[in-house]
Amino acid sequence: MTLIKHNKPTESELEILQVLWNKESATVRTVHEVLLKTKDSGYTTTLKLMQIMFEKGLVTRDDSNKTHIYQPAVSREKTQKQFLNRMIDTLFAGSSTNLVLQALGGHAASEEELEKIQSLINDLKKGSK
Amino acid sequence: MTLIKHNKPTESELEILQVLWNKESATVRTVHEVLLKTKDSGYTTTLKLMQIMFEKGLVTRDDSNKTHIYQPAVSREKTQKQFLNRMIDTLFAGSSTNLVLQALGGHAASEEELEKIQSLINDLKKGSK
DNA sequence: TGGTAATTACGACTAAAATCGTAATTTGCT
DNA sequence: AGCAAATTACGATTTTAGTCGTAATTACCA
Repeated sequence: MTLIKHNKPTESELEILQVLWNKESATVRTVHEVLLKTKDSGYTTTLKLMQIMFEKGLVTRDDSNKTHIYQPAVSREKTQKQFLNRMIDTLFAGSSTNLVLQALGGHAASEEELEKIQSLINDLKKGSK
Repeated sequence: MTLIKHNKPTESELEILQVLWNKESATVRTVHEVLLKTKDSGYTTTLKLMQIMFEKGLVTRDDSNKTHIYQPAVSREKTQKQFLNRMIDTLFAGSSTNLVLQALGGHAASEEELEKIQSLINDLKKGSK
């Protein structure tokens, strides 16, 4: 039985992971540049956060060169699921359907996207027979 | 133009709100009793949290009697939307559809619930024409 | 009326997250 | 070799969330 460290990323860590997921891998400088578009904090802040994330095992890094190159160590999907579960629990009384309804209702989705969802639902219905 | 205080409830505050939403209104003691089922912290901790929530405007209270009676001051729906937005932003690259797909995929929903979602989708499609 | 039990008020403490300044290190260039 | 620019390392500080102990207040009832 494997010991799984229960590492829920913080808000700031999520922002950094988002960048890493999108770019596959990145330097501190690159990540920081992206973050600057939406918030303003110093370079060393981003650096420190990423160092902490490394210690926590949220990211890996190649430090064979001076400029370290970071990669996400947790998958986007797994992290999404983790947060969805928590959210469904504390905010939607345990009902994923409630969450879906609210998400669909509040945010207009394009026709095309609705089709996508519909087809998934059809698959699910078939599967449960 | 009204100044809206940007009050995102914390994790613990959400747990308390959850109880208040379910019961409409409640005393500190009642809330604390419910919380004890899933966590263990002292009575004064719950009290303090609810006092802070009152200062933040997350709850209202009737203090005409010794034992104060609290009520939620923010709606469940509004709060859900607030967290969904944040989550879609930081975790689903801005796509609510991604969130819905993930939620549907990860959590089995009953046939009945799927129907509910389907009918909402049909409404949405009609509306967008 | 006085004592006891429950509640609220208040302040202090701890832990975690986020921020940043400064020193040390590395690299590339002249 | 030695300087300049960029990067990492490290430690200090601030802020926020969560926790709780203790004192003050209130209400009830024997």
